[in-house]
Amino acid sequence: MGTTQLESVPEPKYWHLKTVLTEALDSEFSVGEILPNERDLAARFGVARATLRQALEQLELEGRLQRRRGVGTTVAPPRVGVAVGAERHQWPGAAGDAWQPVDCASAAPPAAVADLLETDRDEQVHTVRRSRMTHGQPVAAELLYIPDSSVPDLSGIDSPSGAARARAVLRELQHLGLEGQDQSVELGSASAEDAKELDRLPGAPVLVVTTRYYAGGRTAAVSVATYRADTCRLTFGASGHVEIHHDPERRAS
Amino acid sequence: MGTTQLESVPEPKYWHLKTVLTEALDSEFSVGEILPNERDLAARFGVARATLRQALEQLELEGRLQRRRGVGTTVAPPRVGVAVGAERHQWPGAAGDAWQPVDCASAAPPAAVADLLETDRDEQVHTVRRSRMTHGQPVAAELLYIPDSSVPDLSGIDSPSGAARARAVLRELQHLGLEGQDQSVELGSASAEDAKELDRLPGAPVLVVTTRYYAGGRTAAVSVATYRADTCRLTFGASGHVEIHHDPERRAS
DNA sequence: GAGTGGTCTAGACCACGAT
DNA sequence: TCGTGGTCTAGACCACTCT
Repeated sequence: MGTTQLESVPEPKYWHLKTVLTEALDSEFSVGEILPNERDLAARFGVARATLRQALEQLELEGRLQRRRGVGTTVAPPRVGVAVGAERHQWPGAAGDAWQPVDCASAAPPAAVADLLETDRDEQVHTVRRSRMTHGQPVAAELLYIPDSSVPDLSGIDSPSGAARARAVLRELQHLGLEGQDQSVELGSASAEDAKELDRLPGAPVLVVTTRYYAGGRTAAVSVATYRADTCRLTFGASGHVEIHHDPERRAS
Repeated sequence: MGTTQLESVPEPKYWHLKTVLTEALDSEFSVGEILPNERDLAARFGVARATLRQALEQLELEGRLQRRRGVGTTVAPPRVGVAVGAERHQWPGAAGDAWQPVDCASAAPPAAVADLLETDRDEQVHTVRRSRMTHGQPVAAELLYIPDSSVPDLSGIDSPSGAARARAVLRELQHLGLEGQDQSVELGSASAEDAKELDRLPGAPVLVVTTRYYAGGRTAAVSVATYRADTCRLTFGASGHVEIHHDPERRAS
């Protein structure tokens, strides 16, 4: 059998489509431009709409496209870098952090969070909702879990629930001595509530950043922040170095 | 109109399916168990196979399931935490790091990397491939880009290409004084090469960790590491705190 | 060869945003 | 009301792994 078997591994159509579209995006389209609709594109490439959508989905996952129901598909701007790793460690709610308190309630946290806090599964903790904006767009939604033991003096405060109470809880937190923190990042999909806050559909891919705050030899608070995976690049602090990324003198892209 | 409009927002079928399956996984299945095949599952729930697959895809994205062609769908173990943030900064290839050199070549890096390195777009740099294993499974594939100027004494070494040369390049790197590093994490999809190394299909979701290494007042090396998003949770160093995660005395889950 | 997940088709209807 | 992307269907065939 002298047959050389090139192409014995035929590339899936949607994969090839993705390559072609990527090149087209690089050369023929500019940020914000809207693409032809899915039915036209599918016809142009001679594939079923579902196949085209498989390619578009991946491109959206990679942050190259943005699709909105009722509107169309547009070329996405480059991902924005959002600082996540704290160079100098500080409590959430400290002066100048990027978050805005939205609401506050008392509730039993998810089991995974209760384990981290070393509280009982059904023990209620302060649950603060915050949101983070960049360039006018929401980029992240956070749930902060704070056991009563971390803010003992709060009982004297009778703020109504809502943003005011959220601020009161955060203010109390600052009185604790922060000893350290650690973080983890994993892929998840947006819950219905997070999706609404992030202006995405439920199930949209998100980067879940879990932060443990240590004080008094234990875990004093836990934050679970979900970042839009399509638009965000999480940056972890330049260790002893200045950030030279957005210097207007260089970078002409 | 006094009609209360509950259920005016009908949940998509695949979303409901996902919820049902999640609960079933939590209560009725154990890690490693194989699920019924997709055709049977779809029939059991009274939906088309494509709809069921949409639910399974999300569950796989969330690390709850693992699907392998020709084999079946199994219940995935909890994600493994892999340390990414360096508590003490050190060059790649330093004693005791988690990576294994695979290969080395000279090539022009992607434009984005060339920008970080501040080299010309077509300048060739040493390109070292490494892979990272955990518990016998591949979790990450890395490409390390090192300009000639960062390893000036390498010319005296005539290692053949391959793992031996990769080790030689890394050895030379250690002579430079490391001044700092910064990292970023974003969502991507596996290239054909990465996919093979990670034992996944091309396009599989990955967490892309880009690390810049600073020495001599400039970027001396850039690493682009792709981690399997389905199986990995990236952890960023406990700042001044011991890791108490896998203490066998506690945690009976 | 049997059975699995992966790809693909050609339709249909729905929810949403703009007009 | 119209056009968009989102959901869903009922098939078909392919690539892969196991036996």
